[in-house]
Amino acid sequence: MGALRAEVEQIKPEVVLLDYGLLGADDVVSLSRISTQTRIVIIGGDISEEMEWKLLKAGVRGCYRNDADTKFLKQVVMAVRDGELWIRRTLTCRLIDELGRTTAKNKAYRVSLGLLNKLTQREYDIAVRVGNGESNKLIAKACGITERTVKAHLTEVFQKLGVTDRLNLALVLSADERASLRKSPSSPVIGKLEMNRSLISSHTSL
Amino acid sequence: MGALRAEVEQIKPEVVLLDYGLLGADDVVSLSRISTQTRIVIIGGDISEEMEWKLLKAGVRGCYRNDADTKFLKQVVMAVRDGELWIRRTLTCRLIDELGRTTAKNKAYRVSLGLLNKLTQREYDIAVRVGNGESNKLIAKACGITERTVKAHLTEVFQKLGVTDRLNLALVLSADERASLRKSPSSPVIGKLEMNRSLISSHTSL
DNA sequence: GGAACCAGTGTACTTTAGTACATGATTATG
DNA sequence: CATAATCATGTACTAAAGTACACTGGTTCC
Repeated sequence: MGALRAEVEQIKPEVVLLDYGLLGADDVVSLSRISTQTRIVIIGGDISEEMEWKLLKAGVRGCYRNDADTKFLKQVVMAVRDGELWIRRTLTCRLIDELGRTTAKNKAYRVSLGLLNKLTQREYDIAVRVGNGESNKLIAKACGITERTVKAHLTEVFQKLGVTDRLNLALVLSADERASLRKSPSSPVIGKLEMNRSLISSHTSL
Repeated sequence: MGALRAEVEQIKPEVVLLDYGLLGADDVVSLSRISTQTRIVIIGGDISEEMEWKLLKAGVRGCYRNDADTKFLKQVVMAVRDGELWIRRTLTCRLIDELGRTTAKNKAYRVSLGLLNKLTQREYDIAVRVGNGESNKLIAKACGITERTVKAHLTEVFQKLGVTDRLNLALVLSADERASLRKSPSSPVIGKLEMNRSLISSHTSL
């Protein structure tokens, strides 16, 4: 791995292909320290989703499993060279999740509207924070309101969602999140949309 | 925006196109609350990189700048529908950067998962019940011990797992559940050429 | 036979959480 | 204009949750 890094630094290739089988566990972490100008693609047949996620986090730009098919491999390499990512589909969802989570600096999970549409905006904000494990005091400070007000909102939230305390609220939120994780993203049935202010069209109109 | 949300919730389209010009500043945040089953594509000519980044963080799956060219727009919509992202190239780098930044934090909670094994049998039982939303009194009754003892065990658990209260304990446990959930349903098969890969494209490549 | 660990309990105390009842301001909607 | 909804806050109170310090009894292991 050290030799590889030295070589990469000297040649500065646009893309480097690494065989997953020849990769040690510790090497994964080291990947991120390879030159930022070089994109890394891992090839190998048996990369698990978890491993691919780890690799992605370590700075790998693509994972290609069918190492026999050089035809597509070329396509992958060129895509990665052009700044794109080549990852398994399920990781795209994770990427977005992770991004949304770091956005609000709390773990602002994307929760499906189903259970929570009864909440007002304020109630929702506070509920999410509770779901993140924040205390009333902290929430109050973060929202610029009194702890008393936080409690007031929470009492409403408990009522609306049918729970007795903040822990069970958190469980509802995380259950909801899990539910949306399980959903397969491709249902072929699409409804027809009418024109509506900011809503322009769905792709059925194309 | 409220009307849009209501409509989206009812129809559950796979993809929704929103005109950037008709989007208010506050709406950006609200986007994340739209159903997770619906992918959002923003179209409009003058979306800045910063704004596109914000939109992405808010859950938008694609931004398309040339709103006149419906030919490529269709391509974009279909790509997003299939689970891909359509963002400008520079954002791909940001995505990777952001991901690397959060790695350390994730490692922290993985570590805490490893510490789960440090719990004694009794501590583990009680921790699980807490993660289930039960109160100390209930747990005490269920285990045939005093509420005081439950508290004693919990204090130990908090110490060992590095959390401050029962809610954060519950979060650690649910994180564990989620981790094992993600592993099982491995890669839904989609198409021939796709091979379960998701290409995150940059729209400058067209 | 201690040392180390686990389980259980007691008293006492501090801090959060949550509820009840009430008030005021703002905004939207019919 | 009136009514409703949302947001905010106050006082007061009850009930949990959590910590501190101390103590007993049972394994297990060197």
